[in-house]
Amino acid sequence: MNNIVIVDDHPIVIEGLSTLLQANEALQVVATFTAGQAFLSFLPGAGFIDIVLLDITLPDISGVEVCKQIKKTSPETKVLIISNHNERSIILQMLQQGASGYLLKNASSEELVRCVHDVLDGKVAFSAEVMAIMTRPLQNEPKATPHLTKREKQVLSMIAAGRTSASIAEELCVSQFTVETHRRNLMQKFEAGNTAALIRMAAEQQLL
Amino acid sequence: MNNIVIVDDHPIVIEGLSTLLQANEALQVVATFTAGQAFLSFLPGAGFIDIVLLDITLPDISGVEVCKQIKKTSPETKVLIISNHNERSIILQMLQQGASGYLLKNASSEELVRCVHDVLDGKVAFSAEVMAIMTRPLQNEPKATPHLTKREKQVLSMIAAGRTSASIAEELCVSQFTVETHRRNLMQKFEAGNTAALIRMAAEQQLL
DNA sequence: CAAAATATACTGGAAAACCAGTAGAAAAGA
DNA sequence: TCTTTTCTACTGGTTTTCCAGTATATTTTG
Repeated sequence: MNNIVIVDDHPIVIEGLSTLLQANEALQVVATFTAGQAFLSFLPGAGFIDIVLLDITLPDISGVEVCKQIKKTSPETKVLIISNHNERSIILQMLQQGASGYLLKNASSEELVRCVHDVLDGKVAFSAEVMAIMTRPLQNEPKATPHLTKREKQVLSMIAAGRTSASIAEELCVSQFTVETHRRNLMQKFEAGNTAALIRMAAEQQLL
Repeated sequence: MNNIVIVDDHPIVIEGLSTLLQANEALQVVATFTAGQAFLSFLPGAGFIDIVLLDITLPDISGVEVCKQIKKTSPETKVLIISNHNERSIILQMLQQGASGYLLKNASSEELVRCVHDVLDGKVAFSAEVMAIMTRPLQNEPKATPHLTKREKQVLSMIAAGRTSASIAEELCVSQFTVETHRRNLMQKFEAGNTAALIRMAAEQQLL
């Protein structure tokens, strides 16, 4: 009997997952959470958990962080990501944090159950669509979400709000040259040729 | 006994919704679809449908269009939107197309059932979070997603891809002045002061 | 404490965007 | 067929971004 925990901010999704999995005698949903922190508080006192079905977008902390903490606290617990994010960079980031599987929320019931079993069997599992994303040729994609410093995030946010470099400099009490250097660094990190591409990519990676 | 149809691109969500609603004796899920066109083909030959639970993001056509067609074909059929989109402009657009209710996918089971009943009773129903969005003071929000011409959409997409006006002009076989005029019109429609704000807003409204 | 990372700031210049206006042709709609 | 909308293109100019480099100070990390 495999113990399953579900962490997703959508109660309807939790309901759907529970219903699908409970139909399988070998699987038992032992707890569900709609927030990451509540789950992390639950984790140390929990019995053994075979697998966690984990969303990335949670209301309090990121699924990335939750995955990291799961792997730190219970290395044998498998993590299967179920998300709406279909960017290769995010998929790779989750795998790097120790997730054993990834599927999109539009996956079929059969795919879900297959992935759960594959992950429990010690394999890495993807739904068909994620497999297609992972295998298509790389084309102008950043390899991963770039690491941004605190100041860079601040400047990026203000750029996206439509502010000019002069206006940002005034508010942050720095020189316009400083802001221009931050912009340049941001463009290099995202491999963007201009501000439009920068903002689009940042939006795609949920950084705004 | 109320007949319900569910249209959502996520099978897991369909499963969750079905499970929650079937527990209510007055409600019966008579059909489910993961694509808009399949549902629209089904609609004319269907018996009476009291309410359709409809997502906005579908793989083939937009939930906006589906809603419009439902209201044209079966004006008495109620539409309750269940979506991840929390922008006021999108909510208003759905209401304008005849939807009677709107809730986000993070709504609780109780809220879902309450909204279904309220809509069946002839009321307009929102989940608490949507209600909060609808009642908060307007702040720098475009009133609705602006109407874009075919050419404007094309230019917007190319701007977002990082192209310069000169490069766009070359590919579209028009003058750079023409592209600049399109940019200006786009900025006016979105009430954006520069390209960064334009692209951010377009991304927010799922236009990219 | 040293190394690395981050933040800051400047030069000199070119490229691109933004501005506010004007105006005609073509396509679409009533 | 007329009106409206969309697309096209230009003027003359200012503002802003982008470029490639250099360099120092501060903070963080090992």
